[in-house]
Amino acid sequence: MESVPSLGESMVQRMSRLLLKTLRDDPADAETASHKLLVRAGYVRRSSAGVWTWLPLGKRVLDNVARVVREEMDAIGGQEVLLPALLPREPYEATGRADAYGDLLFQLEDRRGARYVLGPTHEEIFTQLVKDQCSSYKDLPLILYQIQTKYRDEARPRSGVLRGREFQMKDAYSFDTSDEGLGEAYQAHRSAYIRVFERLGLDYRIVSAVSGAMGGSASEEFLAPAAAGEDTFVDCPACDYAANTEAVTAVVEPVTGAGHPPMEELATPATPTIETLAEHLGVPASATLKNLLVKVDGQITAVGVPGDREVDMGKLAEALAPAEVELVTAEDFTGRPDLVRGYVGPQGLAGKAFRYLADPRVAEGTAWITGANRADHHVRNVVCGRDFTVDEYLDVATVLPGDPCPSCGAGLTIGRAIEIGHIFQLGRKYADAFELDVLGREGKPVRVTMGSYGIGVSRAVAALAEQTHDESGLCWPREVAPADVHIVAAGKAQQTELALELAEKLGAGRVRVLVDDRAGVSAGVKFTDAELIGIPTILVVGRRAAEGVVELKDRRTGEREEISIDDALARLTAN
RNA sequence: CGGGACGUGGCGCAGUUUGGUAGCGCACUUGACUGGGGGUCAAGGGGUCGUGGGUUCAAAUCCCGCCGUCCCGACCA
Repeated sequence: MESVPSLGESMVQRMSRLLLKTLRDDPADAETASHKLLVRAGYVRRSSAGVWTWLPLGKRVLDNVARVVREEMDAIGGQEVLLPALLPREPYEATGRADAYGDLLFQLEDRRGARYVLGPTHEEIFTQLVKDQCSSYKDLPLILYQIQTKYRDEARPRSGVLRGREFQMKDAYSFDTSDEGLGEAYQAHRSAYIRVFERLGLDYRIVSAVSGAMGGSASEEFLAPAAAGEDTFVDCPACDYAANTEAVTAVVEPVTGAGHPPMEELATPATPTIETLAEHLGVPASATLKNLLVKVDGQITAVGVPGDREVDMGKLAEALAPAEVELVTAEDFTGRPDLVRGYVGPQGLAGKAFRYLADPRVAEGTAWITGANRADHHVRNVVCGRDFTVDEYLDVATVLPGDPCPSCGAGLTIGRAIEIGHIFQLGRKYADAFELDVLGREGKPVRVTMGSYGIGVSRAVAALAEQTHDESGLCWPREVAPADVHIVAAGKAQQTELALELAEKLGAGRVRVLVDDRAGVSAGVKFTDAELIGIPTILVVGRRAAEGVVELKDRRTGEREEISIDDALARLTAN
């Protein structure tokens, strides 16, 4: 494994000459910690919406993340290439992704009117590259990757570099002649990603994902838990189960108790919502049955879920695709006296007035309180299988904290996370689109099967900032930090001279040093800046320097100790 | 794309209601002091007030259009 300095030619960077201006105030438009801190500490600067300039310190962190990714990709036999970001639109038309991406695709024309896109991800172009370069099964298997600037015209970029319209991504593609080969490539990437995120010092979870617009079968996401994240996922505190909330399967407890009493109508004035109903009757919301009316390809359909849950419209649309799902509007009730808004129940109507879809928890033999199909009335002891039947069960209800883990049964927790990696077994979707074949052992063409594997490099920087910062500032893991040691010259010219001397000695020992040699800057300012910048070790050359004593401080723990200069040098060079 | 807010020096903001010399803090320059937790004093430099038009003797301020940016949602990997 190469140990590449991230400070260019010299291991020592003097702050007096560094392009860096720390800010005292948070930028007014920043919400998330990584956004505020990366701007305040002088790592990045906004150019336009969702587009960022990486300043020297930020560029080092970005390069360090890229270096780790590169090393681990090389370790599984990946070959690095660099494709253009400016691409002809035509291949994206061939696979239908020009339409699938829609406005997300940055599009432009050259002077002749030829249409181009700025690449959002490169499946098409890599497929064409391999078609052009490979003709025999002997050329495969193959893993190609690049670390490159990607473009997506996000409707709403946000949170600084966490979700930009221009960002750094590592995208890799595997090419195999067999499903087994694809499986091996997928596993190789999976383990490489684990090594990458371990080395970066990120807290992460691997969750199974829905394949979405990319197509293909097996797919897993790497999520970094963080409050600023845009993904919601469930996590099991007792076992290693974790999943995107959209992919969680409901665990249905066995139905207990039979012989429910007959249905009984209750007067429940002004209770059109579950909340008002539960309050009125003094029962938990989970005892009620919520019936959400939707239109599926224009047909009125009801979806039944326990009253304490919502219907996840994303899951529902996914489950019913390609049918169009939309919420009903007031007009849909006109001419339908059988549908009483706020008081809908499946009894007497399920399978007749509307198709009835339900959550698996609405199992045969369960009894519910639900709408009486009559204003201001509900019915209790409405038993599934006796008083109504379900046309189709769909797992489309939202997950709740405490729901049983599908793997071990413990109560799940729900959290937010940042998606930092995604691995797909694409299969032959793109190979089919471009007729990517190689000659097989028998002399006949074999269709190639592909995988696609991404890591958000710039996003990982933001995720690390989110996970590791504290109230004083950033706090980088050593592997990605812009330097190993931040030397603070706290005093007059004498201390500065000594600080620079120590910096050179450390640099000679392959230690990356940032030395605060700024004249006329008070010690307090330097300490505060050092903590904001977040280099893991802070070495203070101060008042006892003349007697050969300096102070060593751990940025993360805050532990500090006075130590002789020789010991300090020895210790820092040893790491 | 729907809803909301905001554009005044590098950053954070006041000034707009009630039109009349563009201001404050940070940062920056020079000098003196200070020198271990965002220091003190003094003297400075820097702004087409997003943009185009209109009203007016006079517009940062009032009116109209456009552009940009952020937040919530929808969308997305």
